[in-house]
Amino acid sequence: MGVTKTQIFTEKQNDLAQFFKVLGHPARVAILQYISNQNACICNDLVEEIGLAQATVSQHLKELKSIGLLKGEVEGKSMCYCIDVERWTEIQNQLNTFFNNTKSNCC
Amino acid sequence: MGVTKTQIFTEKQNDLAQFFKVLGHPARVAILQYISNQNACICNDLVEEIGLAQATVSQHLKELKSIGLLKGEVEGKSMCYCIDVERWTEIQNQLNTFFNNTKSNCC
DNA sequence: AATTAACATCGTAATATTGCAATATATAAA
DNA sequence: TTTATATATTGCAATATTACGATGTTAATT
Repeated sequence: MGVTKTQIFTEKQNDLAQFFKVLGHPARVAILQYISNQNACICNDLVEEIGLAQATVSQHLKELKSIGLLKGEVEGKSMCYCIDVERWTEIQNQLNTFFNNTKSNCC
Repeated sequence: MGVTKTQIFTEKQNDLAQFFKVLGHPARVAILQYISNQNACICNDLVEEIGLAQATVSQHLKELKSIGLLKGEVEGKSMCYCIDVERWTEIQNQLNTFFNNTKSNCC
């Protein structure tokens, strides 16, 4: 086992869970906050800043890219990673829709 | 390895990531939606409804309880699980604060 | 008291994730 | 063209997660 049975859930449920999952690691939270605080393209002070090996940071960046939260641009021999604000807002809205639609009281 | 290095992140970052992580599984999304739709205490049609084994559903419920999203009450020989709306809203607000504070454009 | 029903917990197998060293790749600088 | 720097990818070890059968536990029912 160890395999999530995605086939028994709806596409929306799987998508939602995927967004939550990608955000569900403190390194990825920290990376997003750091990039945001810089208010400018961050290349790789990130590795020093986060405190994980370069390979590990690169892997986390890849996951953030996988749901479109980050876009990267080549900047000389460095990479410039930025938050895709449009996508960011879109995902925030989807999560809020879920939160607002899933709020019943009974006890 | 396989161990998240929580000690190198702030408590807030770890907490945020933990919330996201718990919501990051389609079964848990589905459980929350089902409980919400019933508009009443759900005991266990849940197992039939979700399509996972009873033990597995119970495990997912435990994780949702771990961050306070669900409260359970004994109801005869059944359990009544409900969404804790206050906690639900509190977590929604925390996630929104994160989203709103982490939204910079640069490229 | 015995039986049944509804959960929870334990143990375990399969797979996923995290993290890193080593290595590959690409671009700027010398 | 060589060298240096920045980043991505690969391979692997350790741990976590998912899922489920088997087994406990508790409370209603007989």
